[in-house]
Amino acid sequence: MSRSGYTIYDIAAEAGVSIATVSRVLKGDSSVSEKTRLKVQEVISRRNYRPSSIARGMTSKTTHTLGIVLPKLLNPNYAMIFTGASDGAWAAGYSVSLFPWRSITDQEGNPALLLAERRLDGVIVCVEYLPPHQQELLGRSLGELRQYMPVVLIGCVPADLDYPAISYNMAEITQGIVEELIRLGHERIALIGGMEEDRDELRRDIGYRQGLEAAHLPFVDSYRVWCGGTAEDGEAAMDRLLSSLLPSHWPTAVIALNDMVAMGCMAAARRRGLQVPEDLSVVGCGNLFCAPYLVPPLTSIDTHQQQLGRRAVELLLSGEKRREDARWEWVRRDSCGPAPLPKEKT
Amino acid sequence: MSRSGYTIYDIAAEAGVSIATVSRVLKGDSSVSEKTRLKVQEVISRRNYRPSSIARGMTSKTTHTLGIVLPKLLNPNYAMIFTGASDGAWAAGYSVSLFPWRSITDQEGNPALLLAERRLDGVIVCVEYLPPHQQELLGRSLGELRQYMPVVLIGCVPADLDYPAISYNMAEITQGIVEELIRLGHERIALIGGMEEDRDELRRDIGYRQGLEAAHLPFVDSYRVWCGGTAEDGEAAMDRLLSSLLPSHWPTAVIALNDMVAMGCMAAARRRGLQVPEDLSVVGCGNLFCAPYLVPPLTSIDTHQQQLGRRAVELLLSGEKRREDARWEWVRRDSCGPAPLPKEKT
DNA sequence: CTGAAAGCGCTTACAG
DNA sequence: CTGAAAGCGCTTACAG
Repeated sequence: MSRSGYTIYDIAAEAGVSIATVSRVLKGDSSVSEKTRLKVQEVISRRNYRPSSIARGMTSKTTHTLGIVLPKLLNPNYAMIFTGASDGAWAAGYSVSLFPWRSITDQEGNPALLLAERRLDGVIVCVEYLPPHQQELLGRSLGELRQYMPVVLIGCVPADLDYPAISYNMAEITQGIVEELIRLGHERIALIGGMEEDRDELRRDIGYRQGLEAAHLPFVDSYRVWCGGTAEDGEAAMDRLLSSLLPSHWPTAVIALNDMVAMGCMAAARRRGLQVPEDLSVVGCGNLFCAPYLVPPLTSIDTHQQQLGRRAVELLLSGEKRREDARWEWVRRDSCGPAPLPKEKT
Repeated sequence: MSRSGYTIYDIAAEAGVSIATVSRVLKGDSSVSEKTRLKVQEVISRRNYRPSSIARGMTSKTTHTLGIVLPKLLNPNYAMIFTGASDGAWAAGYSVSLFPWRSITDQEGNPALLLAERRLDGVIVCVEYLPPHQQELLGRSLGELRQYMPVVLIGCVPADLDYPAISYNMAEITQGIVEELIRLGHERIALIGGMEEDRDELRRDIGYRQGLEAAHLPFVDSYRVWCGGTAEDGEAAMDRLLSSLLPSHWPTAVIALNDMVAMGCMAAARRRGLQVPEDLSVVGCGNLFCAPYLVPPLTSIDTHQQQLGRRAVELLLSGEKRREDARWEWVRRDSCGPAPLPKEKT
């Protein structure tokens, strides 16, 4: 039982046939006589012989492996994308390899190197936060990659990248959230999360401003707090916001970058004695598994990450060239309610 | 720019050298003359040529790809394992492919088929819940797999599987939790989660009973509630438990299968008017990212999943044969406190 | 320093 | 129905 396992030569020799015949048995070719087939089958199963898909791939130019490039799997949203992709891929006979984000934007050595060398049958690249200096690099990497395998983009995909894609636009989603909050009577709405230098597709503040403008509400600079994507980030950002304002000016609603940031916001608000949703409504994004179990249960935007991953695989395998919009929808829970009635200050 | 990309022949022809020379330039062989090297390099970078690692693998018998078999990625604990494995693998020049659990236990066709055919450089198999009828099948699959690649087991690994492994024993961990709760004065301790038919390594109730016995506390059958691993499961199980008992007999502490089940337990308790931790202490397992943000923050057992994944890759690549115990530690937060003083019933 | 040739483990025309 | 041979895209002795 050597580590290398058996080859088609071993099986052919033991069965007393040529390797061509073994190969035919393997692929279920009906031209093989029953007698030969049985003999070969017997050797194959006795030896637990498994043909090398690598060698097969040499002729078929196929690896039955897809790649997925994700910013980071630890964020449950990405784990959901991966799960969807993996399920879809598996159903079609493929497995999927994870590549870290830096595999496609690393300056050292040649970018996209490893991915291209792998000769995958396709790769899904999830484009989210992208420092400005990486934008051109990403374009180049994708171009090189495309020489060797089909590429599908998902996430907040820049409009100028001409690839099949499933994209969502955070500005648009955020505008929808703002409009709904205004409908609930909120006027002091804060936006927490994101980075100033983000690309437009990611800039929730664009939709935020548009939503306010449409309702003739002022844009108040201090209600816009930039921060990273973790619960700690959200907690610190909310803290900063509340510290910088008189309680009478505190927002009555907060739109968080994602559910983790929302968790942090709720914690910071609670520490200040604010009741959610009586004093403060909170809306997250991503609809994580824990959202219903927060106190109060968190209203969130479901971005259907699992289905996104699944659909990306479909696009990849079908070769369709189109660009689609990702679905999203409100999931209403108790963290979001009508604006509080104006009360006197203490 | 055909999808197939260039081959070493294209580059050799364009540079006016033999493929052997191109190959030497590629691997940085110093025997190539400076002039030739530059000429070849120029063609390579102008064409963005990337040698096929597949073809390379034919001679080197290496794929630079590891596999990981996970019960399900959606559970954040497994995503952490994958992340750790991926980080470790990437640092060593490998990428890792995800294989669903059924790829190794599916009855249809030959089990382990796909994995063995992939000729990976190694595979990590995470063994957790395992229906009794799959146990023998798993042993066989692993045996076949081992013919073709090194295997490392992680999770709650059955003692009779003779593979390099990193294992944790839930019975032992649970016993530790019980002892600590008893130290806090608890006497009515419930255990929620798991399946009656689980293997001993997973049977938290074994450690649970031992912990009680050591303290001469009775084992009360109704305090032991079997259920699945989601928050919904936990909520329903807790509900069942509370409904079945007089309030005066309600447990003062709950040990949950994992953090998700713990979330469910807290929700069910809250609905009954129980205060955590004043009336009920709750201990989870896994220390998920949301544990600190639950209300109250959840005490949990950190099983260091990321490090587990990383270490598994080390074992795989180093070829070490040993079996290690996984680390775990308490993360104390507010959900767990001293037992309430006995009070009168309403 | 460089090239011709064999080999990695398969598949697939092409003969017979 | 079956086998000998070429080929997939590389690497690596072996010559020169």
